[in-house]
Amino acid sequence: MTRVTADVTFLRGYNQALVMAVGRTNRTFERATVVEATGLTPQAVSKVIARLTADGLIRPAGVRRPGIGKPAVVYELVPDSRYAIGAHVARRTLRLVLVDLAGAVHHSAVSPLPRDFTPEQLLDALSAGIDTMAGIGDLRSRLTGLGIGMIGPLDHANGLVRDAHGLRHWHDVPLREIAEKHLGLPVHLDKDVTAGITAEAWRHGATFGDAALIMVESGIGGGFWLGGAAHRGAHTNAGEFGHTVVDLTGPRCVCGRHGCLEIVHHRATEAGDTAHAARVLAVGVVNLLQTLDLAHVVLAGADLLRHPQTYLAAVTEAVGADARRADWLSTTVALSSLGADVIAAGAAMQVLDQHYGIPELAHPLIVGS
Amino acid sequence: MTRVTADVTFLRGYNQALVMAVGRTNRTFERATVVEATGLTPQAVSKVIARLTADGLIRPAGVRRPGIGKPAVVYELVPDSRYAIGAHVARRTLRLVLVDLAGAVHHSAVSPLPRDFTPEQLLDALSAGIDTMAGIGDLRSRLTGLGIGMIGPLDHANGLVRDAHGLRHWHDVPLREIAEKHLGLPVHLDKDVTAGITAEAWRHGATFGDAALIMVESGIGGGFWLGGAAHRGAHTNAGEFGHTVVDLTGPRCVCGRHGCLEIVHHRATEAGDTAHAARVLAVGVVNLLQTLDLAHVVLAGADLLRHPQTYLAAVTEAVGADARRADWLSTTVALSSLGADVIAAGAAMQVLDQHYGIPELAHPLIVGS
DNA sequence: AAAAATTTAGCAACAGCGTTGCGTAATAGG
DNA sequence: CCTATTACGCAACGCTGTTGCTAAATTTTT
Repeated sequence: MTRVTADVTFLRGYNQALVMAVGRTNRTFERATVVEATGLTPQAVSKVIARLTADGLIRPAGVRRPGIGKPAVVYELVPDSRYAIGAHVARRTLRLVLVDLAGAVHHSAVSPLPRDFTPEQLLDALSAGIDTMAGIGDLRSRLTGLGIGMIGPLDHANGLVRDAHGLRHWHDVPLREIAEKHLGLPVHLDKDVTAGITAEAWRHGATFGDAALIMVESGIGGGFWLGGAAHRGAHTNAGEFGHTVVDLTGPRCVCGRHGCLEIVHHRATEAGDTAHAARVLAVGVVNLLQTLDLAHVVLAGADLLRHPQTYLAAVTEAVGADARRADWLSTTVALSSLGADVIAAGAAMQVLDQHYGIPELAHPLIVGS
Repeated sequence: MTRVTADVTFLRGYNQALVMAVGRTNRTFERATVVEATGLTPQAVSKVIARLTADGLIRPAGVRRPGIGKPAVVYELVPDSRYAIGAHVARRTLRLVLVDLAGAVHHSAVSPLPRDFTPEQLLDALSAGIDTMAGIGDLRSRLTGLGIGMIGPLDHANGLVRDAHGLRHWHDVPLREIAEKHLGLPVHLDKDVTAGITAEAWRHGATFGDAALIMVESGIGGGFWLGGAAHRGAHTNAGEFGHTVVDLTGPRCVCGRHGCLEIVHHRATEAGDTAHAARVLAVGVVNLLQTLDLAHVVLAGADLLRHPQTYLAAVTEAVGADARRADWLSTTVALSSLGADVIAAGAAMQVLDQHYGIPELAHPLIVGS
């Protein structure tokens, strides 16, 4: 994952990850493709390709005849060489997906969770679900780990659920630790929306710019992808986008403030005016664009996906009206291509990303004098 | 600055920058300090220190007797070994500051700019101001470059002023290029608020977490420091925080939307109700915290600094009221320690950061298939 | 059919990084 | 004066990507 010291083994991992990124983004590739994309010398790429091939992560897939000269060897990622399981833990349901190294979702399953479920009950449900999925093609040995996307607040760095909203038995539960022990798998814990935006970013490859995932589903949340990485904030609490005030004189929200986006949106929905609700959400989205200048907005969440076109139209219109001021201010608006799987799939991809993604150098905490 | 290929020379620059970060954050340091902070071996640190000493960036500063054993050599940064000049270009004024390698502001000077000044007029003013400052101690040879913090919109990557707000002669001006030619110095161009938050981050060192600089000065803007780097957004247009809607039924703003933070705040100020204006700003700040989960909020800008305590109190109170929900949600609120110099000083520090800061590995743009 | 041109692939030697092993210098305490 | 302790750095090493060059595979030309 993150490391501080920069030694030659970092170079190895970094450049290896670059090649994997090429493989994930392109169906096939060859040595020259990687050379152009990375700026490495052909010889260096050869060495990396040899290592990856030996590990079974990529494989030759024919040759390309360039017209004249020796044909180039074409490579491809081996999607089924590694898998990860992603879990989306919601208040009443557990969704599990199986994702391969290429980011494709192979299986998806939803099971109910007991009302006010305990950590133990969740672990049992996870355990059963994983056994079923991992048994499908005997891919236990190729399983990289389990990613959990969950409602917060939680502490991503320490794998701790601080206080899951609306669940009584979840105060300071060291979920990552106990899940790793219980399941015998590496576990990665993150906020649902953060996992979701990771899914979008991973599928789009390294060209994916700053982006937000807007989730409307028992509350309104936002997941952010900024500067090539997920943005979690200082306490893993970024994304409480639904609790930003858009109407100073609006109704009081559960959070105590007045006129939060969430309560205003909720009132419109209750009144049956989906179009108005969508326009309210769109105002919030444009607020985000003004603040963060995003390249992509992705819409998701069960409540939103009940009226996908209404929301898509309202947000697209609002974004367009605002960007009209300048032609260079382009922002794409789209519905999540993964639908309801987006959180679980993203959680799985976070696990794969830890192993095969581009490593970050964590700046050390410089000691004060 | 940013580079793609990760070869051994990257390691050299990276670890060297880590040592510089230690030197900038601590008044003095020794080999063991760096070892602890970076995880490098003592031998590796010795090599880096030898290089930096040869370059004159650090120097020995006595010894520390550990009681028993050979005394440790104490080092310190040589602040006057390198300088950078920072410029804050506003609508009517040009502020120039001289900043040394340690981040200290040595000289600060404000000069008026002609109404609706042209690029040529700005260049002349810059040229004159730089000559004066660089002549002070004959530090031309130690001058790293010029940083310009300016109102947007602009294109940071290409050093282009797209359309400076309220200035007629500034459409698609390649300011970085023409300034480099005219001044014979490396030039770095960035949005004012982004430069400002860089100043705060640089002075606080690597432990500075996610943060925002709130500027109230002929408009309301926000500069963001996220994940250890300045956040500029997809089109260098992040920070238009004043144009986020906080009152759906509010007055129409110049931007075309209704109830923007800026217009609501402006109305309160016009009415002479500074306390109310401060509370409106505070609502916007809490909106940012909900969205981004920041560790620090820094307040600045001429209009705000006319009533510093009023704003500081209002924002602190609002942030505290919101964070009351959870003890782990801590956010510091402070006035900028650099006062009116914050933008210019930050622009200068961006130049120093390009040379002596921790380098980022720019992920290559993976070619589509 | 043979030779030339072209493109790809990889072996071998190399430079530069941090690491490891170990010897040396400088101090305090016995 | 000797020893324990701490700091420092030379030398050899392993690993990275790079450079120089040879070999292989194919099309085009003779």
